[in-house]
Amino acid sequence: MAEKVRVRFAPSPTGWLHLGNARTAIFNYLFARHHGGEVVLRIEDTDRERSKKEYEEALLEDLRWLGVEWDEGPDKGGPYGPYRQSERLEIYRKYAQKLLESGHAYRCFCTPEELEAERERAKREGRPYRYSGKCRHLSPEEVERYLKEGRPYTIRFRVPDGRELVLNDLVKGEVRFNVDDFGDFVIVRSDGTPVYNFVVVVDDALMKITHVIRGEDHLSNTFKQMLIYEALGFPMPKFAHLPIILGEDRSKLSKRHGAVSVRQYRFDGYLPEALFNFLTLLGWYPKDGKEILSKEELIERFDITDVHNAPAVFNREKLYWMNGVYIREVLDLDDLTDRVLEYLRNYSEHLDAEDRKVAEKILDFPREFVREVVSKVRDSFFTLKEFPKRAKPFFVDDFEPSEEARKHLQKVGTETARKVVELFLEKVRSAETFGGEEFKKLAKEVAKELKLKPGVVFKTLRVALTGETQGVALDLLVDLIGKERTVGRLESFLARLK
RNA sequence: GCCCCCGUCGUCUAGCCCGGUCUAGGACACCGCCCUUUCAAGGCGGAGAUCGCGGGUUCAAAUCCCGCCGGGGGCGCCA
Repeated sequence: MAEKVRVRFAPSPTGWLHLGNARTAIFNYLFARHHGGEVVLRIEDTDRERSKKEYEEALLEDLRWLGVEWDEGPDKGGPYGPYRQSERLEIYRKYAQKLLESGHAYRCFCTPEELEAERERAKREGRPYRYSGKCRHLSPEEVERYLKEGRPYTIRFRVPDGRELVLNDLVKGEVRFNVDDFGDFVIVRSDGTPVYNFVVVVDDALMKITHVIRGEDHLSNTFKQMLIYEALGFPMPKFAHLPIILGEDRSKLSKRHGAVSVRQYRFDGYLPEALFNFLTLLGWYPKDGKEILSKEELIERFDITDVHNAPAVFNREKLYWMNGVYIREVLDLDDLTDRVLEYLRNYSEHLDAEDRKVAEKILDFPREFVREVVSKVRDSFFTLKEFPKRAKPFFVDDFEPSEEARKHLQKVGTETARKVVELFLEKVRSAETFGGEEFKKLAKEVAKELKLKPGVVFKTLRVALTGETQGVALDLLVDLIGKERTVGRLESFLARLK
């Protein structure tokens, strides 16, 4: 690979960044960086019907959030711009003209109705549809006349007969295809806008793309593009077609399968590093089997020829687990704290009403305190979204006991519960210092004096202190909230018992 | 319908190119035990794959060859 590697990621701004596209972007990025190459971001907005400006913004934002970087693009420019296809129309027009002049393409005056009829006939006769090539042999005079009449026309590429093309795909290997299997295809629409198969070639060639890495759904189309490369005399890039991502039912991952956009995972409290890492493992695997890898480690290990060629099913469970690994093991405490705070500040609308209230409380506390809480509970939440639930006891002093908590009280008996809490409260009050260690000691004393099992005492205190029957270790909790708040909670518990 | 791609535990996959070291390895999920004031995390262990099926080549096949089946994708004036 003597020349500098240049890859591109070319999304259409028709919606939020899809997981499949995100993975394609990641693989492009990893490949380029591994080879010290460059990444180009190009917006494919030639479909004016569906393309929306706000989606383009969203796309860039999602990509940045994920951690995919690019060197040239609509936002930062570069030597081969513009990077938005809608701004390159003049260029395409020029190359279409070139193709027309060299005879590789011709004008087609067939109306949509005529084409529809052709399609119908093919279907009826049970043969695959292919454009008949009706306009292929129009005489220059006829063309002239139609043009004068102002008839709308498309420009079609003249597909040579009987050519077998061989593609050496970096992941699929050798793929052969006979171009007779498709008819002369449209490269410029009747409204003058160019079509995908044509513009990708022009753009990739002009932008000096050396490796085209994209989804497998483009495999068949690659042969059309190879024809255009030839006709225009452009050097052929290398191709790599990634297997697509499937949903649990083994059909192409789509909205039916639930959350499929990067944005949605962000709202759900996922970390970009975890998503990035996870997506990387869909169709590729590091040789040493190490699954939790930083971007740098990924760049170092990534090899496009090792990409698996069977489609992969998106396993949400494993992503969830991996996000947990990043929360409890990968990020350092300060970083994690900032992420939690940032999520609570900006995405609380995605929390349920109860958690939102907790979130507001949390934001009232000093960062230092939140940081301490995070360090105590990071082992028990898997997404940022779950933080309020796990951390609630540290922040909320007035709470309603849960169903389970009430049941526990019933089981132990109100009187016993009262005794436990009263005795404990008394001991806390008279204690000179009170923290996690003292908590354990005093609770055990209570158990001994009341002849109760330690488990019963702890659970009762948990109910009194948090209104729940499970959660963080109580010594960690009281250690942080301190004597005053502990006493306060016990008092209101007693008051509530009456 | 035609063309193309694919097929190892439920899922992600290692191994396949260079047949034996594979009684097929790892991870998620699952089950059990341990730790423990509970949940979670963690530690240890377990179950789970006749390598899609059938034939062939070979002393030997997940690995090579052929056929079949199954799944997916593409066949547009979408990208």
